Amino acid sequence: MRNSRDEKAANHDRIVGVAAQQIRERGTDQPGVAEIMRAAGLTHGGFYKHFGSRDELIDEAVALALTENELEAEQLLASADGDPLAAFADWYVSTAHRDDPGTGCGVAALGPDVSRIGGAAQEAYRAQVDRYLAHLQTLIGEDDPDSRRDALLTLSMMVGALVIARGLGRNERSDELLDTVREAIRERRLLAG
Amino acid sequence: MRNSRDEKAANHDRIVGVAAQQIRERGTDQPGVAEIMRAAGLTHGGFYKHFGSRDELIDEAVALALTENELEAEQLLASADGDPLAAFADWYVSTAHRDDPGTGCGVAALGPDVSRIGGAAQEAYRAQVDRYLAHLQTLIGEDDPDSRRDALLTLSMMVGALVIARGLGRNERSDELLDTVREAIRERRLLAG
DNA sequence: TGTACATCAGTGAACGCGCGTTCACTGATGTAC
DNA sequence: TGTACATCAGTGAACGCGCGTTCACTGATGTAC
Repeated sequence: MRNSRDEKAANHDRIVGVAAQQIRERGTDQPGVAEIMRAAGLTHGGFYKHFGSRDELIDEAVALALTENELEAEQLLASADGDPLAAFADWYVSTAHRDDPGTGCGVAALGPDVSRIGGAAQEAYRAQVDRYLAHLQTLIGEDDPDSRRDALLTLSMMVGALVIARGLGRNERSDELLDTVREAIRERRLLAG
Repeated sequence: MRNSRDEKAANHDRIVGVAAQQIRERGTDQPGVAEIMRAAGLTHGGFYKHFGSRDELIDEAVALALTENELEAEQLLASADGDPLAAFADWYVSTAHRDDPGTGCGVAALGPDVSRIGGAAQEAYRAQVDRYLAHLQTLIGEDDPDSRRDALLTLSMMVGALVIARGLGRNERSDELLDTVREAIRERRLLAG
């Protein structure tokens, strides 16, 4: 029952993909090896043909969870017609994003987990924060001397809004918070000048 | 070896206190019953004289983790000499707070965990967010018609900064983020008018 | 106030389940000639 | 290109450890008279 190298690589990616979703939804501690393998359409025995340990998978899954949305985000920002900062805020600070952490931003979903895990996971986290900051700085305008500061403020506010909104759950208060923050970013309320 | 009612109550509080610290440091999944009891100076067998299950302890611990700093926060805000909003930002958006989640704000530390647990824990989370917002609104000035909006923005930014800074770990980037956000709040950069 | 008895907080051994991990095995894939 | 053999991805049973939970027991505390 050996699979080809291509099939193995595809299975590997599917396992990591499933894990990246699960850890954002349920934290890095909860999803079990057998459960992840089952969700990837495999049995648990083959797991160690792909990873040296569960921790190794988690490292890969964290890295994927953090970078997975980059393509999407870049397309969003590149479509220069209209207001890309507003489009970015609309995507990030939304009830849809709040209600689907599994496919959403890893910076918001995995902050506490990453701070405990450290190592490669934390390196991936730093890289993604830098990427977000670079995007935001571009959107704000790199000629603006305060663009880095404003990018830091904007990212903090977006991430905080998502974290709090998820803690609050689905209700009016939570929606109000997201609406308020999204509008503030769209209106460029916290930008200098 | 029976203990008096007072001793039992004191032990109960100590168990919940230890758990409240541990869950903020290591998440709600990690700390085990035996470990918590040991840290509270007891053996694991007596646990079920205090709680019906581990989940029941976690509910109590989440509630305590969220409210534990209220007294401190109120004192901070009541000392009206100087600038209480700046004092609040200095406490919240600091490397000390980043580096000691165990005694810090539960809204930042437990957002993802609470969103999964739901129930009483989520109710406690909502209550604490409301308390923070009330404090911030007072500090910003309740006469200001936009005080609620500005309180929502400020809270989001503070929580986001703490979450991201913890994800980044202890380093210059992380310090820079905290410094920038703290200054912005002190300068009332994101307040209307 | 003192005494006899019931209560029950805490102990530490034990249980059983689920988890990460290992292993012998299968059979398709890759390779050497 | 075809054949013979080695490789190894995936399977499913099994292992063993740690965890939440239970339980018989102890002896100080609380209560009834």
